[in-house]
Amino acid sequence: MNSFTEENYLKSIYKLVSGKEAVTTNAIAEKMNTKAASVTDMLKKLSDKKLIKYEKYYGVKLTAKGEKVALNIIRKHRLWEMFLVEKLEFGWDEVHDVAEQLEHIDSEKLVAQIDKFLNYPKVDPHGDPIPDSNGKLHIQKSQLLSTFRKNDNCLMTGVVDHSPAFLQYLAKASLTLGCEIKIKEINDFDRSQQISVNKATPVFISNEVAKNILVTAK
Amino acid sequence: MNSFTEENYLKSIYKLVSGKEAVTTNAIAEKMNTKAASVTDMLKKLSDKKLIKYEKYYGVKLTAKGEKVALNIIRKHRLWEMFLVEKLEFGWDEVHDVAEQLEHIDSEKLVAQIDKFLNYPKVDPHGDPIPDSNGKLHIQKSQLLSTFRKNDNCLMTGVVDHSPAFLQYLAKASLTLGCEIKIKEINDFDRSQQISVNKATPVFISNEVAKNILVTAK
DNA sequence: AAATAAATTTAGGTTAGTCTAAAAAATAAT
DNA sequence: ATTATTTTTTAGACTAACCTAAATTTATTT
Repeated sequence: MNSFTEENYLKSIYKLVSGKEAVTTNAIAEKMNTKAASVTDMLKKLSDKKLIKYEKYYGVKLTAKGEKVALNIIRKHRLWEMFLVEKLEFGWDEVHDVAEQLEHIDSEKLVAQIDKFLNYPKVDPHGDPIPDSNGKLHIQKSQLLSTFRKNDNCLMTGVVDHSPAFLQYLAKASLTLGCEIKIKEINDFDRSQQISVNKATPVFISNEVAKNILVTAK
Repeated sequence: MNSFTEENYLKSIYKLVSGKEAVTTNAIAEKMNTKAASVTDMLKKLSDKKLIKYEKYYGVKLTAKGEKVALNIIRKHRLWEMFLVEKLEFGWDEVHDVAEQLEHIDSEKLVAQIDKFLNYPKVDPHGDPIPDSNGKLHIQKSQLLSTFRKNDNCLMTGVVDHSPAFLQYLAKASLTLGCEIKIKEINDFDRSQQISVNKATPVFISNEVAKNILVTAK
């Protein structure tokens, strides 16, 4: 078994590596709010356990074994988030910290039953895909709202920024998962948009916001 | 905040102290599968935090503060057990180990919502009372089935032994919480009983079993 | 290509929780 | 009331995860 700490390192490495060839010690240290020296210690340990491939002074990536562990933690995290929102009346801005704790609960049956109880959801409350029990991840291809043009119609599929502040802002503007967005106007100067959400009267959003909303064409 | 370990010590002390004036170091060590020396160390720490009253070479009891923490852990443990049985199709013999983990999740809202989701249950799947959010415990008075007599009618309210083996045995005999038990016969020699469960054809149970079933007269 | 800067690792320490073995206190037995 | 036994505590060490400061390696300038 791996400790909570080990699990958290693997999860961070998984998230940081995405796309890239390897992750640096400093990047991990920053993500985990810890010091580079501590990271080096842990990397040695994870390497001994064959969970990562670690080359001194170069960087780190997950082994197949390590990736499996990471994806299982992410699976649990996202299932728990879904449970909190769907069954316990949590807002999508309130679930992260609790899910950070729940993701480490060790019980195959518990995860399987939560999954069943939620009717096998494919995405979490933020639109992030939930890995299946084999660690397979079905990524829905979506784009930033900021890349769309005037008069385009689209459906909201996710968010980039997951901060409570941003999520609360979106919720207040009815910008929730699955909502229909029509771009009414784009301001050439600052790329701010005037959009209609679910056919309601248009509202303004900054380009900063548009760059943090994921959508798919409709 | 208290660590998982501290919480577990407080819970153990709470359970061991029940009735008695104080708990011994050895009793705690045995309950927690650890060594007396480790217990002494922890007792000092808990005492510094004013969670227990500790007198060297004599014993330990909880302060009001410590008891509150212990009861909150027990509350969470029992609510989670109830959740697992009521919502996730767990058997009453399968919930303990998972609840041991879940009881340490730190989120007031989570506990409140689980409580609400379960419709504010008063007892857990084994008939043990669930402390309310103020740490009040409403104990239902019940007696051992072994103390009842021939032709007595009663309702099952709980169990003494919580081991999976015993719980599985009971479930197989339809001896579940709330079932109706009528004592048809008692063997003078070994105090074994012939009982009818929910008016079905009578079955035999040993005195050992009868001493581990809690009931209330009907 | 040498010098400087940045990133990374090593060395040595800290804390929480555990342990074994020895010392001290309390209890039981003669 | 001594002696023996048991219980408990102290002393000293260990591991996991962290830290700071120093050393080393890699990257960047000049």
